[in-house]
Amino acid sequence: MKTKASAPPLGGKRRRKISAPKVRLEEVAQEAGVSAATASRVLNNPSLVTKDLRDKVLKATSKLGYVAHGAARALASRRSRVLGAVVPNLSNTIFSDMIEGFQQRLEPQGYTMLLATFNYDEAAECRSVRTMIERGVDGLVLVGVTHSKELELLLKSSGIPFVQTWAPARASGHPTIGYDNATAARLLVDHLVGLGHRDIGVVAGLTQHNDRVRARIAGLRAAMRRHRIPLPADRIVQAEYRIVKVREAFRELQRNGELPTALIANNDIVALGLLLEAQAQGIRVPAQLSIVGVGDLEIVTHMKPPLTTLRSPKHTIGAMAADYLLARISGHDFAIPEELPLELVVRGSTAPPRTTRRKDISA
Amino acid sequence: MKTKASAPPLGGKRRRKISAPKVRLEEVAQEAGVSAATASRVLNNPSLVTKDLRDKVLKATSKLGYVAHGAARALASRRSRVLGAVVPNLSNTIFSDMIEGFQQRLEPQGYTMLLATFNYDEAAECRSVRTMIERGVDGLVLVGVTHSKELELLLKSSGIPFVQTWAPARASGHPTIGYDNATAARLLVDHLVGLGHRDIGVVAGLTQHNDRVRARIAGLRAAMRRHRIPLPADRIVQAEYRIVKVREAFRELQRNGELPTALIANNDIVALGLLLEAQAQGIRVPAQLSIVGVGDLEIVTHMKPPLTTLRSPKHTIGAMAADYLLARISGHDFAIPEELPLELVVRGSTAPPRTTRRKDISA
DNA sequence: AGCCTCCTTGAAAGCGCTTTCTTTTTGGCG
DNA sequence: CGCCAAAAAGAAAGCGCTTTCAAGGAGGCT
Repeated sequence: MKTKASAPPLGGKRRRKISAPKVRLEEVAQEAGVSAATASRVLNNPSLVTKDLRDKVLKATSKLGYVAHGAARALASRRSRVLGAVVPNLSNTIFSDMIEGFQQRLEPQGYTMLLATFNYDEAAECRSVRTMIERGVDGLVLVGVTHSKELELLLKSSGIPFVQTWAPARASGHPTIGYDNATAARLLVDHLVGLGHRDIGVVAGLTQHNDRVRARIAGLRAAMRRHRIPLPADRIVQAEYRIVKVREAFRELQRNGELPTALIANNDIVALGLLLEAQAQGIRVPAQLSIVGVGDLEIVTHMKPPLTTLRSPKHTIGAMAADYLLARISGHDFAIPEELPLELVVRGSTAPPRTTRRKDISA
Repeated sequence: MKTKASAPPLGGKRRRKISAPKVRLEEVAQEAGVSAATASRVLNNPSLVTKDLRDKVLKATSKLGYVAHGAARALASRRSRVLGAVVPNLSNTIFSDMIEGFQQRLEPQGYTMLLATFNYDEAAECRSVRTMIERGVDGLVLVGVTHSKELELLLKSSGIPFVQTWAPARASGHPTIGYDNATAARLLVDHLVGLGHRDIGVVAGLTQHNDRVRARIAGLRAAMRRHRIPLPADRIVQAEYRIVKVREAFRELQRNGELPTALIANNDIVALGLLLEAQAQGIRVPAQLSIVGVGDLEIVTHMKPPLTTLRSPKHTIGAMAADYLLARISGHDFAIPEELPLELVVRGSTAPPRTTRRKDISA
């Protein structure tokens, strides 16, 4: 179990200060023949310094390979140039895509991202936010609009700018970026009902600690009501976002009575699971069963049949959250759209229900 | 270009200094009736303080809702309690899983993760690392063992502890955590050859800027050579990790001559694409074509047929990288295993080749 | 010309902590 | 009991930068 014993003679423990001689701003200033104040200005607010000195400082900077000391800088300037993101996980592509969008906006501005995942554990989420605040993030992006009391307190008392995501602006008194799950639900239901479906089932995610799933179910209920179609409780089942679990949910639905003619999945992974289970049972999609998902994962376009799905602005949500935060920090205004656009992509997994052998099939 | 004009009345633009009154350590100390030094010790090295005072300080801390100021702390102590991770992207689950593993080890230690993605753009990678160093990360995890000259210089001159991933320890003079792509290749080839395949094709990732893919191809070559089976250049095609691209690659392979009896995919997404394209063309898997992937994504177990794949320690690589860095920072020893274990999971996508109508079919 | 204002630059005061370095306490023993 | 070492607490010196604040210069006006 030894490692890098590299040490010379005796029982040398561990030492690590051999690191290259750090260059401080003052040395750069000296090299350039100016004061530290001027050097600092060149780095942070170049317009305050004449081109002449500016060039000298810049040259000295690169000559000495100067790398600013973030902590000192943050301490003195009261901003860290770091933004935090706290999401449930990264396995679900809605979050990893969003995070990529977020990060991509940060990089060109010289900002960096602190990231934490909390696996839908409120306490962990709170701890993460707390740590980020300690680290002095200049802003924070969170998922959802409902948080634990403790977290809200933390946020309020720290006064740190933050933005919520995955809900429409109106869903919260605080800036929020996302789409409306009621809209999503309406799009899906209208499509299915338009096709002639009257018996629709829902395979949702776990509602616990997840306001998006709850909002979606509520939206689905409302949309169905508008069409005067019942959505009995036994037509709604919950499933973790794992194929095995989804397949179980499918069977649960079957146990609850005859299978609906159409199934609305909480997202494409769920939809995929449903499709796979249906096919395993020899149920033909869409002939006997229509399936819709949300997310438009690349793979669903390649399934047989390709899945009808709702394309959601995953990447945009992250990018816009970054833009908002960056604007807010620098004191600019930023208008958050009431809700981000959603696009229904109709493909092969939806069709009129099999029992529909009447005129409306012509529609 | 005005700022903080602090005046409330008119055209209220944006103002943000309403934030709660920040509590400093000194105030906590005062509240507890001790010196700031003692308060600091309670927070960082409690054993140096008598239980009596310790309790007082702790009580004051929570009473005042004290939150440490990370930058000040980092400046004074020369450690930030932040670790950086720089990966190509998060869409590929090997990286998002790894990052989750990394982060999960950090959290309980009070460490936080700075994350950046660079989309296989060396310059961007270098910039990210640089920013992280500026931010004062205590350690860094990188992907792969080959880096641009500039990045290597940066790493060396900053003297910051870092660990590489996705390659066996021996692949670099620097600590590296991962498995050996040669081993992976051998496992895959042995399985296929054992089944009787002699004509094997490879659908690799883009080799450009990706030493893992290159190592895998080299490993595949070596493994085939050991079995004295040729692997001509036209049996190897590259594809981006997107189903459409993979399907194109499949067709490219067909254009290069008759399809091999078995295909080795660089990962499960690629394998999935191959399976999908084969099925679209009516080619039966595994009867006419065997397919193997790497990664063991959840979905591949649910395909028809379920894919044979190589399970790779995605999560472990991240977790171990964190453990290593944490150990290194605190001066402990940490033995990095020469290579992490790989497990071949044989499922339904591999079978003896169709042409094998001889005794060896009994094997 | 003289005075005043605006623009540059430098000097120096911290930012909020940690960590020597001291001083004070405690306690073990002769 | 008293002495000395060790433990505990405090004082104060920074950590490396940014940012007032003040000073010096260059113009602009009367």
